[in-house]
Amino acid sequence: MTKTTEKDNTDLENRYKDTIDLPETSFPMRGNGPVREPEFHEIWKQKNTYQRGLELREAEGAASFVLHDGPPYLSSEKIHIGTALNKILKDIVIKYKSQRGFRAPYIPGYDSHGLPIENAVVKDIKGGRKSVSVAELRDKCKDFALKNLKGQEAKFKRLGVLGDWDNPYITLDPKFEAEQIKLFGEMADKGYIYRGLKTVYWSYGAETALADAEVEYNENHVSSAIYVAFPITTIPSGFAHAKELEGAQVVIWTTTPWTIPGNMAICLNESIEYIIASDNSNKILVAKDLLEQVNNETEKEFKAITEAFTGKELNGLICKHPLFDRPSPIIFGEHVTVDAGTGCVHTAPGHGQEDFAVGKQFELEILCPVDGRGVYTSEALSYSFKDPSILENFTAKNSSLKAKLENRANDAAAGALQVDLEGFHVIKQGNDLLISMLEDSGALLGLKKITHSYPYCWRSKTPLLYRATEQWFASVDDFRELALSEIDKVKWIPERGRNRIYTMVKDRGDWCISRQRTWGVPIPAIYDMEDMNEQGNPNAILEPELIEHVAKIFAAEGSTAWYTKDIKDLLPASFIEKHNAQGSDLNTRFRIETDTMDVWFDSGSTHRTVVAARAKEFGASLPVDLYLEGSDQHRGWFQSSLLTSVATNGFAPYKSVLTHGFVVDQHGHKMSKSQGNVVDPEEVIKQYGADILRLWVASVDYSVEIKIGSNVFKQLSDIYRNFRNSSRYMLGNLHDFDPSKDAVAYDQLWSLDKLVLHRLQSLTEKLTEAFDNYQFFKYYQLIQNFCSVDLSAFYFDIIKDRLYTHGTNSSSRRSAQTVIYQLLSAINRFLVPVLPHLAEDIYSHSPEQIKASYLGTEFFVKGASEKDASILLSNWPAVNQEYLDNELATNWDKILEIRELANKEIENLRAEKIVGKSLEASLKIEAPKDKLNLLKSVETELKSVLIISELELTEAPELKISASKFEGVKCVRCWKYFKEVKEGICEVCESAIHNVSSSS
RNA sequence: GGGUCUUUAGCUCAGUUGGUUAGAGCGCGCGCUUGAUAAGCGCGAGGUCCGGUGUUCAAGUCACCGAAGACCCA
Repeated sequence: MTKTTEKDNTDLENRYKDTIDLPETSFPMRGNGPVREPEFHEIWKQKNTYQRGLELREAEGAASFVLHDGPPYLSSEKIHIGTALNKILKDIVIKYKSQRGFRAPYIPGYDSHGLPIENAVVKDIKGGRKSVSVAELRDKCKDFALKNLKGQEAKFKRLGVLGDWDNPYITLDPKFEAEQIKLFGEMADKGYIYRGLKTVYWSYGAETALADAEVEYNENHVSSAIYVAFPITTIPSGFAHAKELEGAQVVIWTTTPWTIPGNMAICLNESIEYIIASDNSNKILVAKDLLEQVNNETEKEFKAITEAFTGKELNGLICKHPLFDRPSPIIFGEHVTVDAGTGCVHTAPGHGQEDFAVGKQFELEILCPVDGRGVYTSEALSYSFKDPSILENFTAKNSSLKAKLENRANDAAAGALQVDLEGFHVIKQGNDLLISMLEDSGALLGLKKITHSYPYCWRSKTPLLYRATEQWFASVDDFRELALSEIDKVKWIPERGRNRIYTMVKDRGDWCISRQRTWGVPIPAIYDMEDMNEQGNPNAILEPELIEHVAKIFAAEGSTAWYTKDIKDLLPASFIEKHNAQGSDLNTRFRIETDTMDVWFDSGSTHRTVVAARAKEFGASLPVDLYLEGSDQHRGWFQSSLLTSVATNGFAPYKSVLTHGFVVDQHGHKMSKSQGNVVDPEEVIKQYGADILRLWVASVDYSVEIKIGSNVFKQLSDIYRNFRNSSRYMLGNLHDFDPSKDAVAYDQLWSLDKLVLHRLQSLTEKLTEAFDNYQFFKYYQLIQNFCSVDLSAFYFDIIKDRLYTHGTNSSSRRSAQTVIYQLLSAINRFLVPVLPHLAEDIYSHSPEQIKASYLGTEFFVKGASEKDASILLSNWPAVNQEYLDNELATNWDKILEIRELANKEIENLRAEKIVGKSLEASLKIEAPKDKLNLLKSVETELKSVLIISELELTEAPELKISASKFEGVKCVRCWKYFKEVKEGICEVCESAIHNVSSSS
């Protein structure tokens, strides 16, 4: 045995260094996404990759796959992490479908009208909204929206999302508005649009209806809570306690005395128990469980004079309004409880949501004698005081009421003081005035100030009123059944989405589509001031010729024209003729509807305004393949789109709908600025790059809520680096491999190499299935496992010896390179949908002869030239059946179980400091016959697979593996150990060097 | 308060019709290597399967009750 010193070894090693084939590549170890990703965007822009992709697919005769983008709202120039997730999911789908051979366009959209933008703009107007004209306000809103569009667009592009960024759709686009008006007209034409009453939150301070989101609750609002007695006029026949009921009064409780003029009924609950009680002077009817409370609050001593009976028995009872000469019948509703009050609920259908609903049910008059300023109208009637001193007591405490009354006194006749409610403000004077009237009439049983939470206007900080107002509705009833049956034809992913939207559509009421707002698409109706309806309001005209005419104007000038043009210029000639308006002053006779449409109508009409209108660009028409949005859109966009589409087309606008959950923090809690747990996508990109954010999207099961926190980025970065380094290894080891010359035929490959090809096919199958089912997290798990376990820790480790030392042109090296080539070609393309920047980086650093080998093959879409070449134009790898060999794979699985056991044995030696690297070890495997035969079938490859220097195989009844230090000398070139070496190297190396020198 | 869901290792995910000691990758710990080197390899330690009760020979899995959380309503 030759003894060598360390120095000798180093000298020898240097001698052979040049004969080793080490990896060579310019592909950097670190991605540096924050800096380098925008460079790829520039390349894709220059190559016009998006358009070229569509063109080449079209030339191929590809079918279209249309994912129709749901428009994000333009309230901010920043984007939320949830929006980023949504856009990335869409982009993953589109990139994958495109690779699968579809023509997959992406036309991004933006939602630009509506309240939040209007409010944000008004906030910055110095003199308030009334200091500017409608047109000016709308222009400001438009500028605001477009500014935010630019901001969001930049962020979306930065994510690596490819699409038609030069031609997005925007709901404020005149063409969009015109199409929307036409769609609305079509619904009107079919009789689905009507005008009806609805109670809304009303701010008298801002003189406008409020959306729920604008309501604030004041915890310290003080109300006058009153008990009011309603005299009974009609007692139902056959009622057991008819006698006791005679002369009795039904007692209600309310905290809004000003609503008494609107009282139309008293609501009881059929199943609650009531009783009649007396305090000698009066008899009252209240809920049994509330009698004690009524006594406490009114400081009276009513005692029950009957046993309890259910509300149901009172059916037919009628009372009289305490102030006016009109009936107030008993009706029934489930919303009546014994939690507070008297169990008998004052019902003013014009002043409350439940009252409105129950009022409609019992066909009560919806009386709302209050105008937009919060002032009683003439419908509020008048009352004559018997005892003026009662009123004086109140005016003494309420100066505003006093002033108002004194103003009136001049007009009032002397003697009995008749007070006309018209002109009094409901809050400032109405409450006190009504209480005094009730006291005067003897109906006031009790009065108490209470402090409770009450809705307020977020801007004017005044208490809100409920007001029944005329609104525009779409009659869902008319097409509900069709909508429901269409829901069942759609593929909902996940399936539970179907139930969610189905119940909502089934149970919803008609769709209120009007808003008392400025920033939106106007409802194209005209009021004829000479044609009044029963309530004394002008009738609205909504007819095809008018709508068509208006649509033309909007298409040319935008919808602000509605407010800036003279009425006469908005009306078509046919309209003037039809309504006999020749010669009349059109500007006086007609008035425009000033309400705008609910923004959900804007976005809900995109199947018409975008998909149908731009069918050529989509290469397909309705229904589209996919809508993909957050789960909140079951109520929002999915539903509004469904309703308008079913109403006009008769079918759903989508074939399938994919929903994702909401992004929450790492603990599963909702993100909020005050909690400080908000993850900003921009920050993530700045620190890690868009690919990491995209990898996060691919890593999670987005069908439920999605957790994110700073902790996950470390893990994602590690995985990303693993992909990167695996790719770098492949690129480096292919530097001299030309597949056209050096590829080894399949049957000449080493068995191990065939195994890896088999595994690659199996991976391809699974990845394809995962993507087809939109289960990206499976892709993430699979590809991660493959890269780190099958490649890095196994295959790549084993073949280093062949690649580096067997000689450049050796068949064993070329065999491994052939497989690496297949791996790289596939993995490069697998990465495209999720990590497009990394994929392009890998492609662009691929050796020239490798890149050349891709052109004109299945690798790219047909017709892609060198000039086009981008990994984004690649095809998804197909499964090569020739490479599938299940028997081979099963056999290797068994062999690799032995490899694991061997590793444990070697690890024991390592722990005892007997060996370092596994090449210093010798293995003895005793195995039963079947296993032994299996091992022997790959005996020539076995030492390399185990990465050891010596192996002994013997037959034994039981499997036994023992490891020991191999006593030999190290070949300074291949680092394996041998019994002897010549000139420091082994025989294999000797011949490898010989081949190199002879071939060069 | 109602509807639709979620909860398995530090993280991201598997866990078949109930059936041995609940799996994977990453991370973590220890070691090796220095020819993938701001890399690579080996081994190992991690779990009250959200909690409770029940059904069963047997429950992560089925039933009921509850907790926490998410979205949409009221």
